Amino acid sequence: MSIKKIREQTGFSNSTISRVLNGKAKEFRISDKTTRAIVAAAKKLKYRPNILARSLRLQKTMTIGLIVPDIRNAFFGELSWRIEELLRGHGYSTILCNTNEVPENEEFYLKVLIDRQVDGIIIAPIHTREWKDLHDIRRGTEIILIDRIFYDTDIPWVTGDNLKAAEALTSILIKKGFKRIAYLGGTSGTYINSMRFQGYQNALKAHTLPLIDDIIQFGGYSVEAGEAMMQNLLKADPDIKAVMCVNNLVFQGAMKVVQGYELTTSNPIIMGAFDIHPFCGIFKRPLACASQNLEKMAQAAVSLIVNRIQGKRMRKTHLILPIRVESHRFR
Amino acid sequence: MSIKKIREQTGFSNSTISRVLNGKAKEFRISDKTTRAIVAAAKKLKYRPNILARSLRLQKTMTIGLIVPDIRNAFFGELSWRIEELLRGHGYSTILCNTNEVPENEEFYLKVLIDRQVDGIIIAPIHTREWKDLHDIRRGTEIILIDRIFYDTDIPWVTGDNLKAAEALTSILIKKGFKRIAYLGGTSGTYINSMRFQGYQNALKAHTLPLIDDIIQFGGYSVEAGEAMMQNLLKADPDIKAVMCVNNLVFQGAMKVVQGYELTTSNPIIMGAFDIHPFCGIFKRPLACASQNLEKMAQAAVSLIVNRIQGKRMRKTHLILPIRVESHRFR
DNA sequence: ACGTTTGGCACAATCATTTGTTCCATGTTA
DNA sequence: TAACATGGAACAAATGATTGTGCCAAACGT
Repeated sequence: MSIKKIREQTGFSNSTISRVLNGKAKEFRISDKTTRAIVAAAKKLKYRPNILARSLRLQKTMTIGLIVPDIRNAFFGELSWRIEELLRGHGYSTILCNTNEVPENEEFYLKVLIDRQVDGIIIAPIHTREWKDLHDIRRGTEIILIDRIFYDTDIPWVTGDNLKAAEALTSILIKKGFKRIAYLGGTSGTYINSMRFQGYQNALKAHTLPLIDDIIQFGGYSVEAGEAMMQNLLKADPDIKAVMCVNNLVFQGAMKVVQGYELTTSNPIIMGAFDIHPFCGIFKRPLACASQNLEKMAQAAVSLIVNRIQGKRMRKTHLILPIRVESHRFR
Repeated sequence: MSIKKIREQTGFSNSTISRVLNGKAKEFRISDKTTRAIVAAAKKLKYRPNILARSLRLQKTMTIGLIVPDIRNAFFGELSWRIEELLRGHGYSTILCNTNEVPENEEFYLKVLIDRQVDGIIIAPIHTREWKDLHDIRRGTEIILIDRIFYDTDIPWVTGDNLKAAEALTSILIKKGFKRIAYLGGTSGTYINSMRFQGYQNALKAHTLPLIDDIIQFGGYSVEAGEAMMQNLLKADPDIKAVMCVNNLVFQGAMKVVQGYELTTSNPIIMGAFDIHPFCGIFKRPLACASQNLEKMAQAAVSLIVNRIQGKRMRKTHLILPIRVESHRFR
């Protein structure tokens, strides 16, 4: 009971107080004297509006749900950081959800968020398509896909041009003269892995290089997966000289193995990977790197969701952002 | 209007429906027939309770605010990840807030969270003590400090034994035979920096080594700060052989410089730092590392806040967790 | 036959706002 | 003087769920 307190102090009605405190005094022609009295009382009583009651009445919570696989992954860490900051600028709070690549968690969180009546959800999904449950539980809530997207969906999304970037990244290694380029991939069937592997294949094809099954693996997106894949790879081909990693975590795992391996064999291995920009500065070794512009990606997602919530129809609701590809310390 | 829908379908009153749906049918001796009818109607209509209305009535939101400096910092990234996961297990959602080391952001977020009537706040504060505003804006909301704490406060907290860990870490370097050990510190006056620097000093004193001002710096907690401090250090003492870094970010910045420097001078520098465990696997070089147990820290914070919310008074409300100190690849 | 217990459920207040409608004075015009 | 406009603010409904109290009938006991 809080507007009530002001009512008891000033004698004015709920409606008048509410209007004054929401800056609608002029609009409802409330006298200056009244306005001043209410504002003074509010200040004296340290009045703070009850957000729950307001949200209940207004049918909006000024809250956005953010569902990512794992915030410990630096990629999603930075993405989440940017999204949270931008949303705050629009007056929204962010509820954070880590699915840990478990589809059941994703469904659980979607339900929770929608039950909480968030105004919108930004999600890097595990599901690879619009499963039917989604429409059952989503009740008018705005949803934006980020990074990982569905095809043939009306749900707006923003992602990077993974296909082209993977092709460019692979081409860098090819142009260095390598003919056997290993691919350490993520979970088979996922959007990111499909795109990047397709780009890898395209590059090989463009240079009339064969696809070699022995040096291609799809082990998942984690550091552990990267470690295991790299170990397998070295068993399959102890002489491998160039390796493409599907993401930063796989790269980290692979690097653990590679750095140890190089100490014993003096067989330098050159690596290419996505989103390993932080490592390019810290490792003094040749690296090829595809760096997504997370600032742009976050901006696009936030702008999409904020506009949709406000009911504005946007011209472009499906965005593919360019990815910068570059090499470091190549001789 | 949603219980209303069930009322229209079944003819039973709000209260009966609410009780059935909250599993209180037995307690209020509602007949099985009625119970079944209501449950069936709820299922048919895909009833979902309105969390806002419930929170308004119950005066609790099942929401916790988490305020950290920057989730991009792997330390807070993992900490946040663990806290979110544990809170979810208790039925809470987590609102994420990054202060970016700006005190005004901290005050802003505290207000926002309290206005949103979160049930509790877990915060790694920028402020170094209980400033008086805090009590004005906090209105009975439970607060737990994590990692960075205040002295002389009734607010519960959990942190690591930074003093002892810094001392042990420095001692490792001393026992390696180094007499000049640089200290690259965080923001002067902050809790973490004070503790760790004190530990560093204690170790020197215990081995009757002098404090050398030229090789001690307090530049802040970021990668950029680490880079700058390391560059300054190399100017001040091009022959430095052992460096202590106050945290993982400073370590990363320093490493950028060190790795380049070593290529040109073949002067190996040994590094010690806090919370660089992920790097210990990936760099094949000697490192001394103080690794905080984030699982324990997150568990403690969550257990503290959940219990406080439930009104339980705990035996220990101020926890100092041990920190594991170890060296990697030392000869 | 009359009072008491118990099963089974409805009523209405409450949580704190926002907002469409209404109402009552003045002041103005015909 | 009656009709009308306008300023200024109150009334009450609506947002959905929870819960203390109260009511009615049937069963039970004496």
